[in-house]
Order: sequence, then structure tokens, then C-alpha cells
Amino acid sequence: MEILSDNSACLELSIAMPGFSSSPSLQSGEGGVGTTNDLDLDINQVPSLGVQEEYESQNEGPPTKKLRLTKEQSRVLEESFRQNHTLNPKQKEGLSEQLMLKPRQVEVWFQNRRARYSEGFGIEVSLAEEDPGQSTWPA
DNA sequence: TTAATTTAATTCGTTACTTCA
DNA sequence: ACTGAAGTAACGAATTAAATT
Repeated sequence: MEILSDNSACLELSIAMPGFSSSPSLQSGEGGVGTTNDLDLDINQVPSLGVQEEYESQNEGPPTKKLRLTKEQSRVLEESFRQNHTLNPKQKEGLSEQLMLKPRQVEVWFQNRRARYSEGFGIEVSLAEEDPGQSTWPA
């Protein structure tokens, strides 16, 4: 299976982003990622952190219903998403280790992010607010 | 307290690739 | 060497369900 994964990585990279590949267009870096969420999330993290720690420690416990990603985790994930909208196996592993999340959680996050991104035709609120002049869609 | 919103997680269907007969 | 079936992995879309506002 390792070979397969490796191949998948290449494939993902190949089809990573046909349209929005290398357009970092980052100016503020991380200040304007979650325009609205950023600050509000901060408050949310407090209780979530406790739950998460238990989640990380136990990991096997069935109780944990839904964890809330911390501000830091969201930020790192969003940064990665900006660079690549698709996850390489290595990236997934690295992020999961770095953020202390399960690879599947990272995968799910990216899937959800992509879905939301598509909803806005690639122009998400945060992005649109960051560079309004760059998102000049043809149609 | 309830309703609305947000979002992590799940399910289902599809596609692509590899292996084997 | 070529073809088709079976198996696996990943993704997108839709949906669910919990946490937050």
C-alpha cells in the first residue's frame, strides 16, 4: 500500500490545483485568515482545549462527540490549505503530528474546507477580503 | 431557553491505480 | 503482452449532529 500512497501523492500533486495553484497572494499572512472567526474562536478554544486534551490522551474513548479545533490548529491548517488545496500523505502525516490530530481529522478538515471553498467559487470571505483586486474572475 | 449558525464527522457514490488470474 | 475482475485509497457532494452565538 505504501507504493500506492506514494503514487497517490504524485497524482495529487499533478492535479493539485489547475486553476489556483501558485497564487499565494498572501499579504497579511495570518491576520486575515478567519476575519470573523479568528477573534471569536479564541473564546471557543478555552473549553475545547480541555476536551481535546482528553481526546488526544485517550483517543480510544468513544464519548468524544465532536471536538473543536483550536485557533492554532485552524491557522496551521488554513496556511497549508492556502499552499495546497490537496493533501499529500506526507503533509497529512506531518500536520497530524504537528497538530496532534488524527490523519483522518486533517483529511476531513481539508475536505470540508474544499467544499466551503467551492461554495464561494474559490473566493472565500477571508480571501476576498484580503485581496479583492486579485479575484478577477473571467465570468 | 430556543433558534440559527457554524463546522467536525459520517455516509454514499465515483474515480484512479495496482495486483492477479 | 493484453484484458477484465477484485481490492484499495482518496475525493466530492450531501447529510448529520454537536458546539457556539
